[in-house]
Amino acid sequence: MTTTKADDGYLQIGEAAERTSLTQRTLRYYEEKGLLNTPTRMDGGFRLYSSVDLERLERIKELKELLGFSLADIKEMLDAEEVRLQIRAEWRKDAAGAEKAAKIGVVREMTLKQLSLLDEKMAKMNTMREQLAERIAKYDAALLQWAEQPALALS
Amino acid sequence: MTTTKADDGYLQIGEAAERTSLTQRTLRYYEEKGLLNTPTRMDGGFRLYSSVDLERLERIKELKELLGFSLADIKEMLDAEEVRLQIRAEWRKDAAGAEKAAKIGVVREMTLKQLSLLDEKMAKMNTMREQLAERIAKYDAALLQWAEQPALALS
DNA sequence: CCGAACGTTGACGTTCGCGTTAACGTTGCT
DNA sequence: AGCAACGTTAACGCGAACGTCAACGTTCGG
Repeated sequence: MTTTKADDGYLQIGEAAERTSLTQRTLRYYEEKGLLNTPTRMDGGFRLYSSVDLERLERIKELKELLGFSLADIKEMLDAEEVRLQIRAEWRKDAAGAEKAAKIGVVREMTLKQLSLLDEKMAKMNTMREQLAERIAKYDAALLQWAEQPALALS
Repeated sequence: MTTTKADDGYLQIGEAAERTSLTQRTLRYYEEKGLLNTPTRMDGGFRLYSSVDLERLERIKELKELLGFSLADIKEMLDAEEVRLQIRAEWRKDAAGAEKAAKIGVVREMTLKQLSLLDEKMAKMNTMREQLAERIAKYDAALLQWAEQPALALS
């Protein structure tokens, strides 16, 4: 008995779901929506998820929960990354330079767009943060004043 | 002719929708969901939105689009703020100190929770940002190398 | 006083992101 | 060969967050 079966670091849907804290339904749904390239299957049709797939799922979770993007948005971004990986793969396959440079340019642009989008969000979040911090400071001040001088009306 | 009608800085739903870039349906929906206190009405029943209402709507938009909160979440937060304003209003109405201090404590806690939530998100966004920046740097490097020495295969 | 523009309340429709169930096939162990 | 555990597709269901009529009232300028 070597590794018994297709136990090559590949997980089937149940395990994959547990590891990612997603449901099986969600995994199938993401696949259906094109967020995952249809994973490899066992002979019987059982899905097999690679570590790459799991990482991808984690990315999706982050983009969704963290940034509140729709699955459609996320698909776009991931597709962009797909191109990125394709480029890396082709990197030394031939040498038709200009074409690759163009592709890189495209991906660079998409990445830049994502980055500026992120920066925008972070900036706004920062002003929100400041407002919240300000408030807390006020509460603290008020509470302190009370604790030290119970019967103070105005000032 | 002074200001012709109820044109006191109050807008009716059409204008309010335009200014906030929301739809009339959305405004009514938010009201229905308790995110807006039912706005003042004209005699005929037409809704009138004050500048305060508009600010509130902007807040809602930010919380929704920026942080991806559900309307239910947002309602909670805004209700907390409502308490905040009530406190300010009651501030010098009587002097039953301890009770107010308790209320402030509650609001302070909610604010703290929001703040830590924000911080968490910002931290994660920051690591995402770094990853993106890293990639762009790589692209730039690759493109530069190409521009300067077109026929370079490996290194 | 009339009509166009604007508003009101239902009520049903739609999209997204899954949950749930049904009916059935696969795998693995004994 | 049998059977429990696990998987598959298909289909319907659901709550959120509105969109979209329909039928009717209001405002206001001429």
